[in-house]
Amino acid sequence: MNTTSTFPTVLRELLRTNQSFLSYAASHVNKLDLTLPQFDVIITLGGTAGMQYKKLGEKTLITKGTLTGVVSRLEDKGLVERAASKKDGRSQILRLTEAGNDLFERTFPEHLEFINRLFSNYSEEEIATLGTALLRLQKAVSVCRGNEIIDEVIDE
Amino acid sequence: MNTTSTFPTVLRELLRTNQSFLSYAASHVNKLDLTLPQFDVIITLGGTAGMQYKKLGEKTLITKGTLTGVVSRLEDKGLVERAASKKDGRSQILRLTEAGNDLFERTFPEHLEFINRLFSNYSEEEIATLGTALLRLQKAVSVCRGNEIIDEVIDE
DNA sequence: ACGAAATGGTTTTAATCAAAACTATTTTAT
DNA sequence: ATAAAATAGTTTTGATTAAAACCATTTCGT
Repeated sequence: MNTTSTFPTVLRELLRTNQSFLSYAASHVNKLDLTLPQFDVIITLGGTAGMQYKKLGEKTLITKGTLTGVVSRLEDKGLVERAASKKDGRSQILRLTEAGNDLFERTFPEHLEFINRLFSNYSEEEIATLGTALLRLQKAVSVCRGNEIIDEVIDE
Repeated sequence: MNTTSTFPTVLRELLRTNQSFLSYAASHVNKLDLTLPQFDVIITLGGTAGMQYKKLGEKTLITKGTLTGVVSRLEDKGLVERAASKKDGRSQILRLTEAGNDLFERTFPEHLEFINRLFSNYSEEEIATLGTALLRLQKAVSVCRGNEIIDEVIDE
């Protein structure tokens, strides 16, 4: 890797690809009068009897501070409801309302179809290559982050 | 591709990888008391005599509505300045101030080093594979978007 | 048994995102 | 020459991002 080159182009492509894909996915979800994070919550809760807030945060990649607001707006739309957990006074269970479940069952298959069109000309191997390459980079980030934290501790 | 599977896992990995990488990059840029979009503007302007606002938007992937605010905050920090274009009354030229240029020259090489650590164990081929896979998906999105726009026109 | 530490979720904060509407200017069509 | 269309950048809007601080509750250590 030539350390004097400009910003690594492959990372620029990662950002472009991410933005491009999100824009494509949003163009479908906007028709449901939902945002991508809102729809992500719905499809994560869909097909379940409910889920703890913490688990929902883990599955959707929405940080907990942000998730409170996303869930509130879905409550306002009558699509999601909260219930206190019986086991842990701090905890809450989230689940789709009847309207939320109807929307999920009606729209999720077509959304899946919409997303899967992207791969209509891909072989299984090509999809696997992309996935593997992405996981590889995630791992590289984890390794570098771990090293950075150690560097900070040593500097104290 | 099994159309009844859950959200395509490879796309979930794209989102995770993007988020993970941005978080890693931000951890370095935050030390400069800048945000990633602000730093992106600085490194895009760095090494140039100035750039038109429109061009800056194209190179940084920040939409023009958002770019106004990002640039304003950099002006407030004394790192960027604007000048009216002599050729086009609508247009503006943006450039780094002396302080902005100093910051760029001081920090860009170390940021590049910080980012390039991610690839310290990659071969050229592995980097190329990732880049190619990402470009392939971008193209797939473009193709699907083009088809969607055509679908909308026909529906009118 | 009790205090300390950790955890689950909320609130606060500053910044960003992205699209639509707007204003001023330039370019295009007639 | 003039009106219509397009463009460059700003403003507005509602939502999200992400981190830090906070409060209430649970878990851990002594």
